[in-house]
Amino acid sequence: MTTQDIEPTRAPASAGQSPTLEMVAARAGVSRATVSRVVNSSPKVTAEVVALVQNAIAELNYVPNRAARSLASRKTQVIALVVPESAAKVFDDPFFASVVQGVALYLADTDYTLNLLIASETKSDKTRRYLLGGNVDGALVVSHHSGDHSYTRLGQQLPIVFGGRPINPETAEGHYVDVDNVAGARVATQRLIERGCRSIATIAGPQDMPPGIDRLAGWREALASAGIDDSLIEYGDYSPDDGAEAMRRLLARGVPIDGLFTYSDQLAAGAYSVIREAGLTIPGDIAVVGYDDDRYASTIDPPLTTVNQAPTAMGAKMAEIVVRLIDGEEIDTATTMPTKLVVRDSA
Amino acid sequence: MTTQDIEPTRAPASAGQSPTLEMVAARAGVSRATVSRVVNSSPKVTAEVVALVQNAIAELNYVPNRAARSLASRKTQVIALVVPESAAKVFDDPFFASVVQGVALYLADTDYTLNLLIASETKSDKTRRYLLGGNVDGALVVSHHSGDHSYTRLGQQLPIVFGGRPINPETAEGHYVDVDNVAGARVATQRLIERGCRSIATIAGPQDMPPGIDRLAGWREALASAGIDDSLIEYGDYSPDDGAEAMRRLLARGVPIDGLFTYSDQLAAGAYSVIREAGLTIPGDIAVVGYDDDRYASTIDPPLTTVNQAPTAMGAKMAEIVVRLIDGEEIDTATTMPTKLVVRDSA
DNA sequence: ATGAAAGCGCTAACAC
DNA sequence: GTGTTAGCGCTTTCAT
Repeated sequence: MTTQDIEPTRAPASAGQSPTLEMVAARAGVSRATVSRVVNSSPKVTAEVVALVQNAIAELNYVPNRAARSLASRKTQVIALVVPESAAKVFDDPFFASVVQGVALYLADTDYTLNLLIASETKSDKTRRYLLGGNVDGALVVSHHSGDHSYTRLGQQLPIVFGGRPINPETAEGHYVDVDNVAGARVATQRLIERGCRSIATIAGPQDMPPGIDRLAGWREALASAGIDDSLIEYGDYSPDDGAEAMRRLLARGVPIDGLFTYSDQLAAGAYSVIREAGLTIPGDIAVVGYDDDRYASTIDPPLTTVNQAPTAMGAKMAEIVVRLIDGEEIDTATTMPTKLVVRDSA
Repeated sequence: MTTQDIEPTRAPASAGQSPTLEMVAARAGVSRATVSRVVNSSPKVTAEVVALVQNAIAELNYVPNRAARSLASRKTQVIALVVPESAAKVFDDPFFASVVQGVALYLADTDYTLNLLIASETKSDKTRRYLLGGNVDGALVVSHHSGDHSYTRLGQQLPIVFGGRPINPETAEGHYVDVDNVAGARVATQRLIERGCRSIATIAGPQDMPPGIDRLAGWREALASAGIDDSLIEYGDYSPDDGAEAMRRLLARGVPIDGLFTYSDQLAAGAYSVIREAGLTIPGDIAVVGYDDDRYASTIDPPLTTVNQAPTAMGAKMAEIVVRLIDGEEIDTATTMPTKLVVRDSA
């Protein structure tokens, strides 16, 4: 009676060490190679053998060791999601949080594992090394400053996709998926025009990054094709306070305004309070359309008409693209996601 | 002239394959074992040799291969962050998003890598297997439903820490770090009392999970020690809309209310609008204190007095604890993080 | 303090 | 279709 015989037929999800492929092979009475084939669903294995092996796997509760697999196959099955710390606020930003969610959700259905990396600027080359050190099969980079794309160069050595169009597409390496900011802003502004607004202002965003530039451009396009003046521009950064100040400056110009498009919902929220302070109503006196469709857009009073960017879809798309890139597919450098106008009460 | 001789003295951050430990050894003129020791900062290596090796490493731009290292050392250096999909909205929730951020930030300074896992309920045992299959050294679980702690049993087999107290601490396995919801709610309510409120209502949260239970308890404690009646309770779930409805019910009771504590800022936002509709002022007629200190708390009008939970600190703490657990330290099962009252204009 | 050698658990030719 | 046999790049006794 050998040790083998003593082993219970149904090994309990048991004890100490994880079962190895070799143990599965022994139990199924086949070679390790065959087990490996079954695990990797190779087509050339008899159905009977497959069943045999799968039983053994189930009985032993076998799980392949990733490190060993990766070492032997020279594939890591991991995809890094790099979040530059400057944009560490990513998680403060519902948009990015959702992108991350989309990525994770997509990858959950694949054999890839998601590696979340916060790349502080001070050790950005620790990150760089990590990425190029053969520790990941591909990378995703999300950042506010799609402008600074400091990881841009990695594109040549590793499948990588950026969230957001680089400031300078011709110059950048790698793929990116972007939201169609121009179209989003155009449609938003058109909504104002269709409503009858004829003096339409905008609180634009930072002009040193693509979204800011594109949304302003979309606003201009819409006004241009309606023959409306486009000089009512003030800039805001991020917070509602910025929006409030910009709105004050707009009102201070003394020219009547009946429509407002803002770079973000947050900016719109700030503008709301100033409009009210001025004794004006929304949308009665000034109709407003925001951008982002963030959590509070439907909450503020009146509920804000805004542009939805489907961030989880964007995240999923980014993930899908790296995976295909890893598989060697050729893919367009740019992928643009559509936006959708969400009409509520403010315009 | 061998291939060796052809190799340039300063290998450019170059080409195809990543340099291996063996290449470093060759260049430094030592054995692989020594290089390994240097890489792992073993104490017993001569300073000179260390320098030699480090030069070689720098010149070759060597990065250890994680898979190989992990296979040989039987450690993965990976920590999983499990986000049950039910709570997939985690990322919609700024609180959780920040916890994730805290975890990532903490781990960025260690040699651990963060594995983000979305565990859908349908394949929760795919996740379970993955975790127990020796693919990670430890796990972090964040969830709204800390009640269902379905990963609770893993605690025996893997270092694991939960975000949020389990519904039933005695029953649960594993460590957890929780925010002191009782104290947070108590202090918030005391603020109302100190302000002179004597008829204090609450819009409580779901009573099937710890935070909901604890915050309601904290409210009760405060009222009890001030001898104030504690029957003005209505429940809300998550959204501002829930808050609005709850507020309506509260007002419909016909009893005057001069103070309100809500389970969340979102609920408070909803209550705001109803209070206004009723022609009441904040904080004049009704002072309100929220909970979470989320992004909009300072934005709404009037800026909301609320309770800040320092979620990134909580995330960092969770990460710190798994790491110490992995290192074999003994740690208290429960860790409680403090909260802070943020006074603004609403109370 | 350093080197030699034996694996870690798996995949991938290559043979049969 | 299945088994044999080398490694993948690193850590880790065990000598020296």
